[in-house]
Amino acid sequence: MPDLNPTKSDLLKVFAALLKMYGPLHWWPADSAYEVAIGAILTQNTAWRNAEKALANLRGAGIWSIQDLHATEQKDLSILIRPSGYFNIKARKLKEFARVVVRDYQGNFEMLLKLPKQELRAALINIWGIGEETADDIVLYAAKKPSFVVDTYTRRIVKRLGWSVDGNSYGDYKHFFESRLPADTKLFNEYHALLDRHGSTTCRPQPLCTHCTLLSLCFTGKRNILQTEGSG
DNA sequence: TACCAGGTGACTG
DNA sequence: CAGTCACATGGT
Repeated sequence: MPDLNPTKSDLLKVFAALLKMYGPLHWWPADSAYEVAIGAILTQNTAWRNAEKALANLRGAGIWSIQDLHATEQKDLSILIRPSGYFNIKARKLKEFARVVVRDYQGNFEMLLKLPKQELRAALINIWGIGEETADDIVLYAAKKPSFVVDTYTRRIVKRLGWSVDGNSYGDYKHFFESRLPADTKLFNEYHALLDRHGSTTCRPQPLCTHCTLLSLCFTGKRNILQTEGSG
């Protein structure tokens, strides 16, 4: 791989190309900040459509609010959220989330969201079952504070573009974007949504480079096309 | 049919 | 600190 050190301008070129291709996408697909949080937990390493089924099951059972989650047995929650996968683990995560919001914020999720960005992020990560990505999902899409979200797609696309990130941790990728882009909620919101769409439709594990809108900007894409054409 | 999907925590060397 | 594993359903 090359060792490209892209500038803000390069990142914005990719953003513009993706926006022209797919956007605007208006993430997060949820009716409320609270639903963003519950959905973020349920979609961990899981297709969104499966998380949606779990959300619908909770709603259909009338088990929705923090108080509802707090009052429901973990094993009963696990039955309802079964379609989201990892249902035993995720039921425990929902219980932990509800327990902390009840304990520290009087069961008022909005109160938690009002914390300053870094305090909010730290408070979320401190909850068992909420890691860096889920915390950033909630900070960005529920609290609407500029915190760049890194996921599987983000890492894959960055690597294929040939962009050189200093390190391989979640924080290294996050810093890569945040150090080059203005801390703008709308920009971070749309950028992550677009990377997600691109990763799921085009920059897949087996990439569809021939009709990729980022081809001219992508080391891997150009290399793949050359190999396909047999020009070495 | 394997593989993959909007991760996280526990455990190990 | 980096690598490995369990956790699990549903779509292609």
